[in-house]
Amino acid sequence: MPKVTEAHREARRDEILAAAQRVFARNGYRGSSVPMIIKESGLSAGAIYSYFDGKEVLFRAVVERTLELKSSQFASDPDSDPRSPGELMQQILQGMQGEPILTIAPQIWAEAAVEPEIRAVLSQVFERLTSMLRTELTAWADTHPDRTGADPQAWAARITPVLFSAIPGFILQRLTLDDFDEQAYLDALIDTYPH
Amino acid sequence: MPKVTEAHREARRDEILAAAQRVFARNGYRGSSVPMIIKESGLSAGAIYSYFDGKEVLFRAVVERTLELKSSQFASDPDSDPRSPGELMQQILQGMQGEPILTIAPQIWAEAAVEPEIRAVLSQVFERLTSMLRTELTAWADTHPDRTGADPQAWAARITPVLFSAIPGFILQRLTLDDFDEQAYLDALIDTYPH
DNA sequence: GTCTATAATAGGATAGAC
DNA sequence: GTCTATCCTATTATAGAC
Repeated sequence: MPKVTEAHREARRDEILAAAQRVFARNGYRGSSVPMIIKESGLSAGAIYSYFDGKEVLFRAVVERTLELKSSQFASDPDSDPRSPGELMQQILQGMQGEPILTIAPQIWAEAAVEPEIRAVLSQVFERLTSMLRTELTAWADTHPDRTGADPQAWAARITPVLFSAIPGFILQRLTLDDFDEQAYLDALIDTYPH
Repeated sequence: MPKVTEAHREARRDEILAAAQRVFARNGYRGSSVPMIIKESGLSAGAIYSYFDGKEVLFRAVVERTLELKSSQFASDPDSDPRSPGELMQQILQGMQGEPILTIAPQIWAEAAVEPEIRAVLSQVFERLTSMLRTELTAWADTHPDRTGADPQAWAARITPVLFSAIPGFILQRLTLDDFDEQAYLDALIDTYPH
């Protein structure tokens, strides 16, 4: 199998997914059609279907692409100091300014509610993210026992699901409220959690 | 205009909406069709269309019905003591055990992301809910200045959007994670906020 | 007011040429 | 590998009878 062709296929695949992501971000999952994606990509029906089996598969691939991209941004740097709850959230949420993720995330949630396959993908991402949060928070609690109590691990495990909620909360309020104050939200987060 | 007919029309309308809500809760917005709702309601196409102009209108009505029903449950009782952040959330989240709202809420969010009319409805509900939260929190902070600082109103305003996030966070984790521990989540909420 | 039957359309998917 | 043309199904919406 020639390497050039393989690379070309991969590039084209990604090109299609990028187009699909734009369409889904503009119109939602329900509001998007394969013809729209075909038009956006500049390719033809035949080409699209030779890469992906249909709208559902296309969406799953976009979901994986989007979530993987996002969650990879938050990977912890083992060399740097452990981050406080507020710093963690600040870093995560600041990567979401005007991003397509703001529109696409709710589409994923809605599909996850009714499609087991999408739910499985989302579930994995949630688990990866919360696990990363828990690890970071444990490390931070280790160095701040005065603010988090005697058992850093227990504290981190308890707090993680609550802190995690700040992500969908941010996305939804950002999306919905015209006068949502992002900076105030971040400040309040820092204020709410030990720092 | 005879009163019986008016009441009958209203009852039938609600009957249709209840059926539509069940269908949307099972299949999501995208996965639901008008024929499904027709079947679920036990009525006919003609009957449904004589009450509602189509799937979109049907969904908007279901959204309004669902959100209004939910948010009315949280209205504060002026006679009782102001509730702490944890108590407030406990009361709100405990009304969501296995409810259709768990599936429908994400459908609403997804549509809100792309449909201005749905977004407007959701926005109003968010504003009503956060305003109610803010009022309750201010009242509580008034009686607990030692835990909330000198300015109860400022404290409540800052904390409200963060506390509010606990609602979508609960719904999403409840929906997605098989081993989500609701009680631990509520406990952690109480622990996180002043109490 | 409600029913059944059907028209109209859109969207998903494929076949076959280049 | 990609394109154009086309088929097919599902879904929306309506017309006309009861």
